[in-house]
Formats: sequence, structure tokens, C-alpha cells
Amino acid sequence: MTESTRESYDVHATEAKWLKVWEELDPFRADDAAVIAGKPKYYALTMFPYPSGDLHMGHAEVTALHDVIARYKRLRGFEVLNPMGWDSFGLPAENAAIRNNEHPATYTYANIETQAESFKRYAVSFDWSRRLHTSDPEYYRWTQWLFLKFRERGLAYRKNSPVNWCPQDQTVLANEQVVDGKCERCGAEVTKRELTQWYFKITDYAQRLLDSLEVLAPTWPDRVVTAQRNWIGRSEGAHVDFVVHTHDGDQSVTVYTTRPDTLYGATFMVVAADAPLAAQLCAPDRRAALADYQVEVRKASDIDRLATDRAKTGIDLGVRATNPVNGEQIPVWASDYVLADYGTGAIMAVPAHDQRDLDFAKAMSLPVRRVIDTGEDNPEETFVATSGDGVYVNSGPLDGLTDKVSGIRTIVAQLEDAGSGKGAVNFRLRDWLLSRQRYWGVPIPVVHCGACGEVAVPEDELPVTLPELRGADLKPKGTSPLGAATDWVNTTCPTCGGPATRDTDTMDTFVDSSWYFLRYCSPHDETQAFDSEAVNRWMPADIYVGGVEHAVLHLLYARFFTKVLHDMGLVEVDEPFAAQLNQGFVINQGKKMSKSLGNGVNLGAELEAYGVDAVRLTLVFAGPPEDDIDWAEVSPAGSLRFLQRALRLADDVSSEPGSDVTGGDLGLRRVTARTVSAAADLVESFRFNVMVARVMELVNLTRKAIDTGCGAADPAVREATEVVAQLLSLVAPYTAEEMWSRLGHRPTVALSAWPEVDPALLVQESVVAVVQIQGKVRARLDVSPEISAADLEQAAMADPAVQKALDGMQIRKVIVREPKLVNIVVG
RNA sequence: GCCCCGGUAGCCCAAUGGCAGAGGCAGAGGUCUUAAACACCUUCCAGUGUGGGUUCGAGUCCCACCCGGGGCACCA
Repeated sequence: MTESTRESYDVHATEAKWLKVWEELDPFRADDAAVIAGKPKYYALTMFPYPSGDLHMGHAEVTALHDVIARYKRLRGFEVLNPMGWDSFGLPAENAAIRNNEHPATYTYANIETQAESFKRYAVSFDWSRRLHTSDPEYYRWTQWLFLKFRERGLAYRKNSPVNWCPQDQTVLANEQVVDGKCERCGAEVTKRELTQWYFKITDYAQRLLDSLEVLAPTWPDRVVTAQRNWIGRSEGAHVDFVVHTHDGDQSVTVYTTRPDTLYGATFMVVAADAPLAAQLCAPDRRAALADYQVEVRKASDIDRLATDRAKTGIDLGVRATNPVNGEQIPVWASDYVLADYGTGAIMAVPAHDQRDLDFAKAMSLPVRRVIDTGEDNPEETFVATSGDGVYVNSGPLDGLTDKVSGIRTIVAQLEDAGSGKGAVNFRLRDWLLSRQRYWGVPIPVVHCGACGEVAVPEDELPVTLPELRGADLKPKGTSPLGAATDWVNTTCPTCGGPATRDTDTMDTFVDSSWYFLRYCSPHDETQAFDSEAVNRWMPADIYVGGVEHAVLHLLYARFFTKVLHDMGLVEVDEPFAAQLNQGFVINQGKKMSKSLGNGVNLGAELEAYGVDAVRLTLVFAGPPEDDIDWAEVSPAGSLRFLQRALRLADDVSSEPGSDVTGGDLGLRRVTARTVSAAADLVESFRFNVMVARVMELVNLTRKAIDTGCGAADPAVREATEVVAQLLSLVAPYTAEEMWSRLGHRPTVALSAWPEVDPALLVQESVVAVVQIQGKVRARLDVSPEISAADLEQAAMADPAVQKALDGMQIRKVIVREPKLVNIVVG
């Protein structure tokens, strides 16, 4: 061993050297012409970052994992589209601008440059020619265009409704952005406000969004599919019409129920206290009480509402309703336990078989009537509602039935015959509230005209660019800061030419990210949002790598957008992401990294200490991609040692490039072939950590072959080392490139072809067959992989150790699984 | 409360129903070295959360429970 090979590996010099070469070669540009000519495409997509500061460990992990796939597919002969951009509108830039008295663009674009430089150093194989930023007018012009198209189709509309309000960020929030009653971004307790806001009608797509999950389920993570199913929240039941006898006459009120079969047990009705219906139905002498109650309800935050042990409250509206199946007169109440925006905002209460109704009945001393005898204690006495199957009682035509399905079918048929109800489906999903009262976002391209009303800005006047505001102008004050730019707000109506005002809200930044993956397909097109041909060429994204925190936010919205664009005939696919991989978090010492805990790990410092390759390798090797990585439990120093070992192999190889390998050491050749074959399966199934383990194994064996085996001159050693360089190129591009170069090849290893495997090398010469007696191993036999069952059994029986163990035993059964196992059952 | 995922060596993790160990970290010993670092070699370590079941055979399949992580939740 020479002295020089024992010198430690100067990772930073290697990085500088190859970064320059790659810059010149520009090897990762996706070529549309190649795909048109018939080369198979692969669209590798990773969730684009928000430009807050420099890259952190999370970015390092997701892009390291993502790049394994992109680089693998490139070696496998695919034309890979691997774009990167920035989700560059949003609150942090705006808050920084207020703090520093500057424009949000300053912060945003400075951070983008920092992150872009870091990504380049990090050697992710992105096609930088397709880079986009959602805050560029060239991009958001088309976000506005899409909004107008949605509006034309009736999928973007304005309504007045109670909305989620974040008092900290001074803006409304979508349902999806309220987590446990708190603002997803800042953690402040969310309150309600009644405002006129823009919505996307995502509820029109609820069923299709649900149905397609079936198609996605095999290739999407379970937790994402489950989360979306839960979020869409389909339930089946019935609409039932009750006639309410109000002071102003009879009024039909429809309730939604999943248990129409318990209709005979409905002893009262409840309407949402904050719905207009409550006031409509209310008896005159109860109106003051209702108004008082409504004040109480509005004061309660979502946090209070969610408290599980919260006592039921409500007021009697002083009117009665007729139960359509038995004519019974039941009281009508208003309460906040019924939600205004789910179902019809009114329910029939069946306290015997619904715990919430029972709690309310108990609190208000309302009657309870059991209509299903489940064999459990009677809820009328225990105040524990029963919800299972049982025998129907007190239920007219249902009496005697014993299962829910036929109970529901019978009662729905009866309601439909009588014209007082019908089967119905309901969704938990609400429309997507897209208006925001903040500055740094896409202006809504609508003007409000006293004469013409709401008027779309004509397409040829897009983009409606943001007015120049900075610093204190941006301070949140409950209405959009855009309203202060009076020159901008005051405009003329595109329809009548009269004075009009611009809509001052901006769009939720999730609108921007709902279509960026389409823009990547033709990022510089100045005439349209995207070129449909290019989109049809590349879409769907074959893999989408990103964080599970978007399980119901971005991923649901992007699916909705894609389905709408499909319906508009603009894209062929109706699902954007064929497969998905969610990485875990990088944590430290068992906890999420945070400033307050002081356990943050700085990516830049790690890269400085161990180099890009060692950090990437550590992240990929740590465990399954979905698992969290505790940085305290992994060893970037160990990764660096391994990379040095691998690199040293390349120095030791002494055969010439292109040497005929057919006469090379067969044992090593077999391992090399098996490693290549296994690596392909492992990458395809996202088991990258195991793939790395296989490469380590090959490195160890090649080392052994050089030192104590066939020797450095054997062409099998070259073959193995070249495979190491190629497989390592998926994870450690600098080291792999350096190896490739030292092996006498021209750059770049990233574009070398996936190594071919001679199938003959995958066939084992002999295998070890295990002979068990009662499941215990008694002998091991070297046999041919093609051995017949009879021959294997015979060989097993002939083995002396087996014969000794079987001495005097009665053989009951022999199980043979050639060529690997014989199990002899005695007894 | 309902639903999903997981629990293998001191640690991170492998294991088409067929010998519990591929790889790594940490530890121990050794070779090399004046010594150390580097490198290389050798080596210790669990019967798979608990209890049942299916099977010739279970980490793997089924049931119940415990623990950890996640989703939904006053959604009728």
C-alpha cells in the first residue's frame, strides 16, 4: 500500500473540482426532443421549497432521497425531468419586510439565490434551466389566468360566511390550515369572523377526489391516502324533511342523518345556533334568548368548541316539528353542537342511539326513546347511547328487523314513497377559502364596479401586478394592505369604463403551488400557463417526494386543480402524481430541532465537517426514507470513512479500462452481478438504505479480493469497482465521479449506463439446503439449485447426522422445499 | 372514541412463511506505527413488545392486549 493512498480524502477539493466540470457539461437538462423521438420519460418531482433563509437538514434529506431516484432513472436510460423552483410568495417574507422596513421581494430573492447556490453545491441533479418562482409576474400572471378560468366554470365564487380568522397573522385561513383550533403557521388560536371571501368549489370534486384515491392507494403512502379519505369524510345516509310549525306558518326543514333507521326514536330536533335557520324558526318570545345565546356561541374559540368534556348548551326555539313517519310533534332547539356548515345545519336528535344527542337530552331534560334493542342496558336509564345492531322496537314497519342495512333500506324506501326524504351522501370537505388579507401574494384579478358588479380583469390585461408597498405599509390591520394603495385600487371597469375598485385580497399561496408542476413542463412559455403538449409529454410526475405535512393541504389542492384542468381539456391526466414518497424528519437527540431547545443541527457546518457526499450518504443510509432520522444516532464520520474506502478501490485497480472481464474471478463477478440486480429492486421499492448496505458489502468483498484474493490486476476487480462508482453515484456524486475518473473514464458517471448483468452470473453454482427435524436444523447440504425434490429428500435421509438424529424415530411426514429445505416430522 | 403505521442486539436497521443477521454505529482484542491517527483483521452482543391461534415450520399470517408515532373527531 502506498503512502499516498492512506492520505485522507480531501472532500472539499474534490467538490470544487467536479462542480466546475458539471457546470460546463450541464448534464441534467431534460430534453423534450429525446422524448418526442421515443426515449422513455421520467418526471422526478420534489416539493419546491419556501425561501426562508438557507437550506436546512430537512431540505438536505428530501433532496438526497429524491436525487437517488432521479439519478437511478437517468442511468436506466430514461429522459429525466428533474426541475426545481421556489414557492416564493408568503408570510415570512412579508413579516421580514415589516421588521426591516423593506420590500418582501428583497428578502425573497436574496434567499432564493442563497438556496440555489446551496443546492448546486449539494449536487442535486436538477435541470436549472426550468427554474421558476411563483412570485415572478411571469408566473403569477398565469395563476391569475387559472383563477379566471375556474371562475368562468363556476368553481371560484364569493360568499359571505363565518370564516376562520387568525388574530396573529390578521388574515383568514382555509379549513386545512387550522390544526387543533390553531393557525397552522403561527400557532395562534383561531377565531371566527363573518366575511365575504373567495372560495374554490372543491366540494364539487369531493366524490372524484375520493374515488381516485383507490387508484393511487398502491403507490401512495398509506398515511396520505388515509388522511385524505378522512378529510373528504364521505358519509352515507338520508335527507329527511320535517315540517316545522313556526309563527309565520309551516316551513319544511331538511335534516341530514346517517341513521334514518332510528327516525322513530327522534325525540327533538336541533339546528345550528349560528345558522340563519335558527332565527327563521324561532318563536317571537324566544328571540331575545336566542340572540343572547348566539353572542355566547360566537365568543367561544375553536379550542373551547373542541374540548371533549364540554357541557352541552342550547335554547328551546319554542316551536314544534312533525316527524314525517309517525306524525309526532317534537320540540326544536338551537345549539352549537350542531354545525352550520355540515349537512343541512339541522339534525334530528335520537338520544337513545347517539351519545351527543343523549348528553343534550340529559342536560335539557328531553325525552329519550329506545328504538333498537341491542341487548345492552337501556340508554333511557343508563344515559349511555347504544349504536350497534339489534332488534328494532317502537319503529312501526321496522319492528322485528335485526340489522342496520335492511333497517336503513326500509325506512329510506318509505320516506321516498311518501316524498318526505331520500337517500343522501354527505362530505366533511368544505370549499377552499382562497382569499387572504395579506400583501405578498397573487392579487385577485377582479374589479368591483358599482354598475356592473363583479368583473373579471380581461386576460390581455394580466398580470395584475402588486402595487409597490414596503415596510410599515404592510402591517396587518385586518383588511388587505393592498387597500392602502389607492392609485392601484381605483381603476376603471373593464365592462362599462366607469369608476371601479380592484379586489384587494391576495390568493392563498397554496393556489400558486397547485399547478407549478405543470409550468415546469414549459417554463418559459409567454403565451400560456403551460403548453398542453409538453404537459402531456411529461405528466404525470412519476414520483413526488416531499413531507407528509402536506397530506391534506397541497396534495389535495393539486389533485383538485389537475382534475379541473383535465375537465377543461388542458391536460390528459386527471391525477398529477403517480407515486409518492414521504420522508421523515431529521431530528436531534430524540426531539424536533428547535431554537428553544438549542438542538438545531446546522447543515452548512455538517457539510463543512464531512463534505456533501458523507452528509447525503448518512441521510440515505440512516434507515427507511419514511422514518425520522435522529442526527445524534447516525455517523457522518463513518460515512466519510466508507467513501474513502470506496475511493481507494479505484486507486488500486490495475487493469486497463475496457479489459475483458470474462476470465475474471467468478466469485467476485457473481457478487457484483447480484449487487447490481438487487440495487435495482431496492431503489425501485425505495429501500435506499438497504441498497447502500449492498454497496458496502461489495466494497468489503472487493477490498478482500484485492488484498487476499484474486489481486488488483484481475478484471473482476475493475468490474466491481466500476459498479461501486455507478451505484454510489446515486448517493455520493462527487466521490463517484472521482472514482470514475481514477478508473480512467471520462465524466460523467451520472450519464454512464446502468451496468449490464449477465443472467448466468445470477445463477448460483450450489446452494445450501437445510435439513430440519421438527423444525430444528440438523444438517446442511451443498446441493445444485436444480436438484429435484426426490433427490434432495434422498440426500437428506442419507446424511449421517440426520440418520443419527432419526435413530429409532417414527417418520410421519417429510416436507421438501427444493432446493433450500427439508423438514422431517417425527412422532 | 374511530382509523392508519410501527415495536428485531447497547444504538440505527436487514431478513419472497424456511438456518434470526446483510450493512452500519458504539464496544473489546490484534496487525501496521517510535507513538498516534488512518487503514486492515478478529470479536462480544438479541430469539424478534405481551398472551393466544393457524402451520411440518411464524419476526413475517390471524385474534386480543401493551407501548410509540400519525390522521380524523360535537361532521349527526
